Amino acid sequence: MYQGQRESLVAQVKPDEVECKVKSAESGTSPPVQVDFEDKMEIDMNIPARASPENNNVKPSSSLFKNCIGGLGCFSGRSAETKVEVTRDDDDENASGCSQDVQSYKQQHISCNGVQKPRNSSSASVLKHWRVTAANSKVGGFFRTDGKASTTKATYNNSGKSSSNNQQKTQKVIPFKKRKFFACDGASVCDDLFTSPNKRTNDDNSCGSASGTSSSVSGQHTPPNSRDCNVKFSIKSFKVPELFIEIPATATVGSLKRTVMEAVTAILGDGLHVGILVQGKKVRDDNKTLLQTGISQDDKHHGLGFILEPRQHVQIASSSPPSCAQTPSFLISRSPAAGGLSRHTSLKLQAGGSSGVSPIVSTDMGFVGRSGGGSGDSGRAIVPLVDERASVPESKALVTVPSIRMEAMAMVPFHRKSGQPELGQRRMRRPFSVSEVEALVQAVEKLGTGRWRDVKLRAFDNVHHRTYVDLKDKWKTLVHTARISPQQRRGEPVPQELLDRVLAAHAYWSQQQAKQQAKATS
DNA sequence: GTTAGGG
DNA sequence: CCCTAAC
Repeated sequence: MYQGQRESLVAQVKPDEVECKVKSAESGTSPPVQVDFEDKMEIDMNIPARASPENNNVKPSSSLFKNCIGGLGCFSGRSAETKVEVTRDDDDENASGCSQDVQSYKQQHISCNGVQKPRNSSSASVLKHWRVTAANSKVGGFFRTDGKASTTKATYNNSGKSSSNNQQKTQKVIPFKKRKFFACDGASVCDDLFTSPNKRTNDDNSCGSASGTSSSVSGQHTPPNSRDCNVKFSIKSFKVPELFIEIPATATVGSLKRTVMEAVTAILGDGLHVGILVQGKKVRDDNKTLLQTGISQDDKHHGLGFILEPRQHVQIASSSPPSCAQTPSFLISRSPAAGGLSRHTSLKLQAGGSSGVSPIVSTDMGFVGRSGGGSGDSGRAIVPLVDERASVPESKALVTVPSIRMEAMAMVPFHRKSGQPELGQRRMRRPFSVSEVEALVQAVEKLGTGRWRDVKLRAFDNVHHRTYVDLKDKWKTLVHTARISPQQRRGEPVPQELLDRVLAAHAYWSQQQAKQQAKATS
């Protein structure tokens, strides 16, 4: 207990909540607000026509997407129509990159309502509802284990220091950096695995659902004999799955922006992959070339579309009700504090674990280049979740073992238990989000710096990719970050307020530790 | 299994 | 993030 601790936290997500629904334009139900945050995004992708359809731009597009949304503005109220231009380009540039930083946090306050709107359309139709709850003007708005939203007000000694004007810089667009495959350290295994010259990291997108987002092709100019020509895609915009955001009316606009930003980032960073539609039909075979798929054909309007889909691998308890399986979601809140989720609270992610609510819920597992596998915690049923409605209407299976496993097996030469990381495989880098930092700081403030297991249990109990060692390491880097000048800091900017709390908590607990030692010595 | 600290 | 000594 020390000054900085906030023992009594205030829940204030109730009465004055403002709901902002964001839906893709295809939705039948009209959302209160529609968003088009990618109106101007263009992605020029030069892909050899022989490249596999889904090989080509899974990552770059999302990377770009992610980068573009860095400057998320405000709602425009227009529908987010996706436009894709396909043009010919002689460049032989490999547009594909490696694994982008995958922001993979799963926040408790982001959850999925899973409202579905079955449609006949062969293309995207199912909408995903993202629920984001921001307490007060905080970015994170984490819930404590007592289920209350936390209001954070630093009340440390150096309270005179006002450092909350970080909103401007937090909008910084982090440039995409080409990185090596973590999963393939020291070897070009990945390149061998994938037939395309284009690198990719996802192997889980061959059997996704057609849902949520879609794109349209605005034009194409491809010569008849385009064997060796590249197809240039210019994606004007992507539609995003529905976002369901809950935020107090007293929250600031900046807070709203950040909240949306975080939700979108979460979606794009980890929750989605890109699917490709040709004439309304989903292209599943990643190994097909564009030529084979017809993308590089001359016919002008073959109906090429890119869709953003949820990852089909959702970690759910095997006992999950069917409604869960039908829900093309991957973020499910267990928080009772997340009001309005009564219809969906049956979606229990974890079979085991504590009954308490923890601030961050994670469902993904994350090793680069693989779609399955939990890191850390074991013994949970991991059921791949597939929505095959669009492309395989005859499939009535709610939970199916996707056929992608075939492909995956073809690509992964070793027999490994799907779900277990390759031995010696380095874990994917997962930068801590501000929200995660917030949760960490809060937990450390309460528990101290020497009880990382408790910190983990308290704040990251359901985030399986964050081990207590990770948290300890993160704290280490946070302390370091807080001590260096802002100019020297890299990555997603951590609000100064948080860093101040880090220093304060660190100082306090260091002092406590010293006292303890002194006592033990004497 | 956890903690702590260097790599 | 990884590795590992120390507990």
